[in-house]
Amino acid sequence: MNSTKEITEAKFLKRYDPSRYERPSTSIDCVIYTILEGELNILLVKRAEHPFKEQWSLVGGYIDLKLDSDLESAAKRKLAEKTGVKAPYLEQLMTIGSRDRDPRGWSVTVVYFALISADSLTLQPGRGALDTKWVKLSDKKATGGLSFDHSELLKLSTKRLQNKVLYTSLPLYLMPKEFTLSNLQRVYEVVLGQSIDPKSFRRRILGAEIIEETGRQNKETKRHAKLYRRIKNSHPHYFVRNIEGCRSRPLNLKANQQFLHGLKTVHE
Amino acid sequence: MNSTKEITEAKFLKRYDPSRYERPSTSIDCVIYTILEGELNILLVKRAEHPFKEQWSLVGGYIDLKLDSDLESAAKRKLAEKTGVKAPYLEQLMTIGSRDRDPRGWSVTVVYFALISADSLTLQPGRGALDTKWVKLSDKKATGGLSFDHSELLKLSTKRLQNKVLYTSLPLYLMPKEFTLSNLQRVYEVVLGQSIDPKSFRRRILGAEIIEETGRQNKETKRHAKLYRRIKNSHPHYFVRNIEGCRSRPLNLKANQQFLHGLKTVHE
DNA sequence: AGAATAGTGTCTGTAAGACACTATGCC
DNA sequence: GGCATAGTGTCTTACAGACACTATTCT
Repeated sequence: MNSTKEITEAKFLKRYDPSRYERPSTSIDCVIYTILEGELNILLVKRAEHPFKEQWSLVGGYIDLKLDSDLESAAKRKLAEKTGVKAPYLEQLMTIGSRDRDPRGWSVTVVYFALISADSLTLQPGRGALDTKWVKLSDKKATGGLSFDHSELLKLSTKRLQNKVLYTSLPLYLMPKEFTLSNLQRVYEVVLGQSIDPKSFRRRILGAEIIEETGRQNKETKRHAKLYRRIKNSHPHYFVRNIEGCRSRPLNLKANQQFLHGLKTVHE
Repeated sequence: MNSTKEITEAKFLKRYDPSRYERPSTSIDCVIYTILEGELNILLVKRAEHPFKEQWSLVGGYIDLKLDSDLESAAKRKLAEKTGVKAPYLEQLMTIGSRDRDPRGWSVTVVYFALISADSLTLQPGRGALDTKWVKLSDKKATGGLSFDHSELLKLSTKRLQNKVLYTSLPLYLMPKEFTLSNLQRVYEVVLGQSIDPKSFRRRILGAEIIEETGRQNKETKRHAKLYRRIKNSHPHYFVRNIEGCRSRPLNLKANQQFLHGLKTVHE
């Protein structure tokens, strides 16, 4: 096929020089969602180094060829470094790569999205970052001017999340250990930005066998509500139809605000 | 933050040395599907070089930092080099990366899947490959022992395709320019490996406004059937419900074989 | 009592599955 | 006529939306 002398694969590998061809840089970015104060929030870090020094960006960074054995463990490492959380819901979203998304040259980033419950959080200052903060998705000023193409990644990620929530039980991963059906419904509504008929919602969730009663009640509201938990080790559930959405009912923002207190006080 | 003197971003970039940190290699792989002889086929190439020299693998290779401006154009380039086709359906599937998937070291591959119609094909011998062939997915011997982790990627890709076909119009991209509803139904059935009730199928497809009559007929079958074409520039259609599948009817493999002739003879 | 929240009864609407049926064209 | 294939009529089923209703607990 070509003019070099025939060699064995073992010899080829021994002589292989990885620096001979130019490679793009390859990094991981995580869009980490949680519910705070009844709204969907994401985690940002302030960059300690150039480029985009001191600007806010998604949680991420280079793969460490020594530390990370595969992409997912690299993502988990980034996540753990910033949130101190072990095993939330983590899904690979997409991979973006181009010549100009990073001023340092051709760059590829594998984007993950993570869902974690606010009650399991411990923020850590972490390496390579000056600071870490949660921002509401509705805060356009905070989510707008991120470094690299992160504002765009965030938008795509959120659209994907919203779409997936129409036919899955993903919001369960945003919930604390115990929650009421109304709590869960509000999280669905917050993520989707639309209200859902409570009867339909209950039918859907209770029919799927993805949560179970704890036997306890949330006594924070007027009428006490049953507390549920996610069934252990359950995979996300895929419903056969989409939520089509209430044609009438407006979103009740006040109820979502209240949810803050619900979340904070349910488990002491 | 650290001990180096404060510098501007411009200075930082000027001094930036991309070879300072070790990077994983980053490549593209494409799972290219088409319908041949009434079955789902994928394109394989025989590797010309080490590693896995002379073994079969998916279409793929390294990103060319000079030629490719982004990931998708890299995928399109690979595709065009092997099939001679311009603009089929191309979707990013997932990205796999680990320390040991390539004997040369830490390696990342971005996997795309492509759907093309058999009538638009022109196979090209192409660079870096000794040979190119279509193999049936049912041919376990051919799809089983691919180089790297390609057999596994193929399985994942096919599962994803099958799942997506349950709620989309993707099989349209496997069809020739003109086709009958029965042809289309057979392609759905071949991809899914299950039969579909013809009445439901027609309701579904005709209700979605994704195809239009050409005014012509396929005269190859006993009773002539209307020929349709995909509506121009149409995006894939997302149905609100999944195909749940016929509980009774078995898959008619004979009809699928016949489809070969249908496809070959419809347009001369 | 009255407000607020949890939770239900039951009707309608939509799209899929079942399956027997009719229609057309070749031999 | 007989077969094969295209295409339909119409009943059932599953599950979402609409919306008025009841239930519980606090003040």
